[in-house]
Amino acid sequence: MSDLKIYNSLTREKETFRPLVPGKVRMYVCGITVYDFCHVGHARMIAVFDMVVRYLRERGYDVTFVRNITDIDDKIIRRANENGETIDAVTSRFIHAMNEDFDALGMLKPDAEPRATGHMPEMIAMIERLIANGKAYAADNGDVYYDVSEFPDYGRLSGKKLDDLRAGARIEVDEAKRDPLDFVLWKAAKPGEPSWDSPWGRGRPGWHIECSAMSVKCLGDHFDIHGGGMDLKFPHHENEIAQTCGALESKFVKYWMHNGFVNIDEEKMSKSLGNFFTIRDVLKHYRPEVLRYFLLASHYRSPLNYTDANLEKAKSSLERLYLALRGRTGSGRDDRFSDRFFDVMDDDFNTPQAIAVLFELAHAINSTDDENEKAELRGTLKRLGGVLGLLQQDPESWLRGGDDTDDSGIEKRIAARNAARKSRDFAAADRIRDELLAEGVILEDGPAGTTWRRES
RNA sequence: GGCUGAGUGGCAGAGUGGUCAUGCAGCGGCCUGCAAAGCCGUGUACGCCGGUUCGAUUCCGACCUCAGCCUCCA
Repeated sequence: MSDLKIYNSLTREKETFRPLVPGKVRMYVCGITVYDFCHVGHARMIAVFDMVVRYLRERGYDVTFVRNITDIDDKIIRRANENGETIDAVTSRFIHAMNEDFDALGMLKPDAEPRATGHMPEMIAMIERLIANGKAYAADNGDVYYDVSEFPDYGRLSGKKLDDLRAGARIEVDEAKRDPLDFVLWKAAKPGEPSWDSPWGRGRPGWHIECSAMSVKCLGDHFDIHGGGMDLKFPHHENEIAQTCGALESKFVKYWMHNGFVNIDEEKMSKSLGNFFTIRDVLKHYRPEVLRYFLLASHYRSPLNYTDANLEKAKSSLERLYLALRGRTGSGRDDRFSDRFFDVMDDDFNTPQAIAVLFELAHAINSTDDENEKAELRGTLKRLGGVLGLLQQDPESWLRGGDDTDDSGIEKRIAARNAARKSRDFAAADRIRDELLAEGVILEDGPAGTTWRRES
């Protein structure tokens, strides 16, 4: 087996993956701020790292997968105020919705799912250490800031220089910072906002310190992979590095991974732009596996344009794979395709090429007359698809649309049509077929009889 | 303005210094009572201009265009 190579955002190179502890992978992914329904952009991030975890496990690694929930934040507070709800009501409602959406998409559960509000002592302790190390200071207004000038590596991950950043920095009024680039670790409480006791008075944590504190708590101060969306690279991940390395003098993260965005009309999908589709909206029109296929059919670092036409194509493509999967399925020991699949996945998780291997398998299945070979190849197709979280449903039921409605009526009419065909009354036979087609049922006359499926 | 990254056939989307991505759609054929599915065949694709090279879509340089980040954001 070849080496697994991962593109490391920190070095901007593909590197041979060497976990810190052989055989074990500790991985942290920045999760969701729970103030609204998740959109397709979130789904991509979740799907990408779900795929990474599945693949690492398939490759034999013992993976500890942590994904946090940000449940205290300006936007949550604002949403609660808008709705006249408590913070807790907002967050628990959207955590519930998030779990429904991710479950529908078949996403793996993280091994730990820490919440910000559950880790105040850890965050406060980390801020205290930063102050003790001379990397942070309490300002007159009660906020605590990180002093970026005290961290020589600041900007390394995002490829930015402090001076360049200062040139583009916005000047804000009421600035208690020593340097405009200093970022907040602890925010002094404002009236009506939730707050926690701290050595600097009541307040709440800045966003960045959450992930530093929780990742270290769950995985230790030096772990293998840290993932998230491209937009988190700066400032969020840059700040995480500054905080964790500044507080603990640790190396923190070995491999940084960032997924590309979902765009709409070539523009980033985001809540602030208002051009987003929620996962639940999409699932009203497309089955979850179609969305997962769509998300994995591009490389995880490339941009992905969300359009109905592209979802339709995903649906047709997936249908071809399921059509090939109909019939007896063997153990799937075929190595020809398997080796290629793993080779391309080893190259920084090249899922588009991995999916191309799945289509080559489908073609091989359709091209052979040997039933045993077909069955073996189907087994391989299903097994490799499973590594991507695809093709695990029963092909017949997938092709029939999954919902078990009036199927007996369909079978009856197929029998009537076949009787008509036998007596060579093709007009009657075609009439029945047209009727069924009008209902979205497609018939196929094969050597083993007539099968049917629904237009997906 | 600074920093990332990207421009591939009708569409989507990989990849490569010199025969092949792959899928969807199209066209021709086979199969079929006719279809469907499938199979076979079919497309002078690599932003623009230079350079290196026997040969560049692939390497180098300039240019153009686009996106992201620089403010909360997956």
